[in-house]
Amino acid sequence: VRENPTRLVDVAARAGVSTATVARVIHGNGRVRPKTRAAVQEALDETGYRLNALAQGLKKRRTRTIGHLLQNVFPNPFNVEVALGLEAAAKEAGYRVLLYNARDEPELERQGVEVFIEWRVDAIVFTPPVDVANVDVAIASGARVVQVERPMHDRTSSVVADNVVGAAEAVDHLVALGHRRIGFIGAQTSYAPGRVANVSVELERLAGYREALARHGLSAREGDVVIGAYGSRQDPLGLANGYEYASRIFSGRERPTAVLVASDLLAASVLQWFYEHDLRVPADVSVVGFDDTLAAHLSPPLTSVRLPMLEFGAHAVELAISDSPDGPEHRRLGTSLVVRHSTGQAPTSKESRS
Amino acid sequence: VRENPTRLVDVAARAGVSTATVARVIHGNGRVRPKTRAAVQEALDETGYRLNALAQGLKKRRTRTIGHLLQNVFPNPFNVEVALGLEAAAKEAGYRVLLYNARDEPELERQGVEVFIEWRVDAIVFTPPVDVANVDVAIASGARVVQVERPMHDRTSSVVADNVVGAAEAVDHLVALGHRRIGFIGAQTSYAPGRVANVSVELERLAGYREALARHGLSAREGDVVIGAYGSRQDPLGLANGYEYASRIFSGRERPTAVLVASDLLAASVLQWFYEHDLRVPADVSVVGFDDTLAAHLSPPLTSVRLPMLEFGAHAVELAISDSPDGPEHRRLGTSLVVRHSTGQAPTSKESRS
DNA sequence: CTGAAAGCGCTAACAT
DNA sequence: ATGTTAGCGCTTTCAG
Repeated sequence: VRENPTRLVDVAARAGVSTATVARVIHGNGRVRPKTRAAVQEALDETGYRLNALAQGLKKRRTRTIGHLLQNVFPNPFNVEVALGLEAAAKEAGYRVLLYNARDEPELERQGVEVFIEWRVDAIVFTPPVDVANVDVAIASGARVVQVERPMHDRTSSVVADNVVGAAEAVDHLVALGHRRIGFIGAQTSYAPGRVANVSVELERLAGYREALARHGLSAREGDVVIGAYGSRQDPLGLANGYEYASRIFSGRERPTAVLVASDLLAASVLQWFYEHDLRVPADVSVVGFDDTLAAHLSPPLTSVRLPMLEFGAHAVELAISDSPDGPEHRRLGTSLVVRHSTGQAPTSKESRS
Repeated sequence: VRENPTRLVDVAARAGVSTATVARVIHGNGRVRPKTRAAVQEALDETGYRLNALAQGLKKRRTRTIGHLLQNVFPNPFNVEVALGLEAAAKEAGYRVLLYNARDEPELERQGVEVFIEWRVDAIVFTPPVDVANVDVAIASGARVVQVERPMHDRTSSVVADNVVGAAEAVDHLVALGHRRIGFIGAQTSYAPGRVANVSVELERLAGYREALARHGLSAREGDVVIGAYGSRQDPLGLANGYEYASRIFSGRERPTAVLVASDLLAASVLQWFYEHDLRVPADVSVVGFDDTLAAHLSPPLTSVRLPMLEFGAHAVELAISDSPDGPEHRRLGTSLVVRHSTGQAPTSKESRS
């Protein structure tokens, strides 16, 4: 049983003024005589008064809180970073963040939205949405809604990355290093059939890859592209699969000299296959990842297409709290290629093979 | 401007009953005639009524909310997983989680505590605390307080890992594989001098390492142990340093055949040094990490001392919401060695060197 | 410049 | 079995 915290009336009594005056001092609005102000301030300090945000929210009908619904939070560091960026930006703007991890389950996502509504959050951010119906519920509640990374419809503001350009730049980089035969490894999520967005992030990356190859007068060979299916409950992101996908593309004598992998997570397991089969990176094969999450920690440090994850969060907050008079706003953020040690000149022959 | 959501009185009016009856239906307490219940339920459905948690919390003086203050959330996945475990367990128990990332800054941590108090959270969890003064503020607020991973005093409940035993088991594993000369690489955080806990997690791991060596009749050579300092703002966890530490220990001809590294993050950069200098793992040198965060993604997949991170969160929730009549409770969780491919038989001679 | 007071939406004790 | 009602602590309009 906790003792009752000090209330406004307690402070008022102590300072010999009314609650209205104390409120004016706390919020720095309205005119208060310096003398009175000082007295109130003293009472405030002595009592260690803390505003009751519940009462305030009830009265003002605004909570300065953002509900952040996120998916797949582990093991993919991507969404985690978005969450951090969002939290930082929200803090900056004087907002709090209520987090709810929906783990890609539409049902959990619905519960999350309901909790947020009950707490009367000012805005709800989906990173990303799983079931479009839940987005509609959020909208209907009157909260501002933002969809991040993979919007399911355009009735709310959204912020996405330019995956096509990002992938294309990675290919440009490899081509500039002399690579002519470049593979692609990606995987698609498919959790809730029929409810998932029809355009996946990975397919956009594949499109950028093809586009860039074409631009350079190259094209992907049939067998050099693997789009696997992300996986089981155990291994929801199918990260172990990169190992197998690599073996499909790189087992033969004739093989690409480079590969673009649609996420660092997948790239990590691709590197494991190379390590085990004694293919040196980048001497024998160059590798580019995507997301720049694990990249810096891998051996060798991975060249990766960086997504501005913290900025995702910052933009989401902006969109969530600005009272834009005009409709929803859609923002597309650029990526940047971070060159590390996993990419190098294409081998001129096979002499580098041990 | 959002329209007013339906209130209890609206539902009551629609169903032709009082608010008390509606409340009874919602909460399933008190007796209500089936017929009345049905009418109320219908009104509830038609209006899409949502409880106002602010009003409820104001009245009940409980919010069923846990404030979770965490540090260092990136790039160390450890705390993130604790946060996930905590969130999951809280959800299970019908609690929400308010997150605040204090980034190891005492000042931010203080702000976080204040926000939590304003929101009248029922409990505050520190993962881990940075400034003991903030823990005291939290306690003074009347909230239940739990310290995770590195408690700064024992006036609150806490949950920690058995780092000593964990490190010792790792050494046992290496010794069983024939290793006799085993190095240790660790690093200490030191952000807020004078305020930080005096016993760091890494030092406990070092102690376990020494203890186990001694038990096997071995001892650490002077030059085989490196305790670096975690770093700069840029690189707060000093992860890049593992690369340099490895070079210190492994550059000479005479070197250990195995190394225990006090975190996966650090181990990742140790592996980078080995990769670059063509030392094969585990043929030339065995490596054991700690935390089991990045371990599965590295090349080769790293043997690592797993901390039960999700359970940390679950225990924190238990301690946070149980109304224990007796004082604070301190829980120490066991670790488990996850053997992957970075550890193997000690090389019998140097023939494996390329 | 300051105070009085209505009410935000819900709960729970008490009355019927 | 159901209704009435007094607050929970704050904000804010309106009076003075």
